[in-house]
Amino acid sequence: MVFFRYAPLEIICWSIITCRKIYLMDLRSESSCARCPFKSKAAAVLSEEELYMLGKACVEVSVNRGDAFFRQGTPSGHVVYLKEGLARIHKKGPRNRDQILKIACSGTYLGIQTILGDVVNQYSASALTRAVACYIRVREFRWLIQKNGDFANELIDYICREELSHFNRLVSHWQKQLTGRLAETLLYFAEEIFRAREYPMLLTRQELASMVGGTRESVSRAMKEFVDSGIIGMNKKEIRILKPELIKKLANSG
DNA sequence: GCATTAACCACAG
DNA sequence: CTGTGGTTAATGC
Repeated sequence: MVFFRYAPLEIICWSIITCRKIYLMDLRSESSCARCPFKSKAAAVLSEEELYMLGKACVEVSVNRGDAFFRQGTPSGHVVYLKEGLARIHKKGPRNRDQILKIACSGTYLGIQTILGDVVNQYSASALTRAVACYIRVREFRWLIQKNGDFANELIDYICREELSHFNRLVSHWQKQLTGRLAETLLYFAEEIFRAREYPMLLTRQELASMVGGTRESVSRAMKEFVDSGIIGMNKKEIRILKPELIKKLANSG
């Protein structure tokens, strides 16, 4: 929007309204990825023609909080692009207990791991907020990867960063105790997801526990300790980081 | 031994 | 769904 910096207010308003109109039109007609304002970093390097093709291979849906994008154990024929909203990635373990593996932000792909390997989803993804998602057929998605090196490069970039952060999570899960893992997770929400000191806790205690790898009781107690020592503030579902330095120390030392 | 950590259970808002 | 209290098993000093 740099070129609007010196434009008169009318033009700015007009532009915003027009953009929104185009956007709404796109929602009704077939998905037009070319004009999508929420394009992924990878899709940004596609040509007009390729974007057209992507649009043809893609269906946009909006879902409510709690709805599943796809479920573990069911066949996967799509890659899901999370256009708006937040999602949780979770997987059932041997004891049939659901573990949250990570929170996915808007602008990321869900389920790219299954495009080359298994045709059955190895994990589930569901919406944490109201969300908009594009379901892209795997066949076309793969074709784009084969055809456009820049696109493939962006995706690999993304996958690598993800894997590194998984490594980090894994190690801290092994080496830190509950308090440290919880501190880390609360910080993760503040820094990575919401980029704010205050944010709504979208997970139930049960879910939060399944994310840090503990029981809801232990998480409850630890949260209470944080509040009592003034590290965080909590009213209802709102979390506020009061002492960032202290909680970072806890998160790092475990 | 004793302290700490965290799971499990039960019960009540 | 959440918080609390009691109990218990494992681990560390």
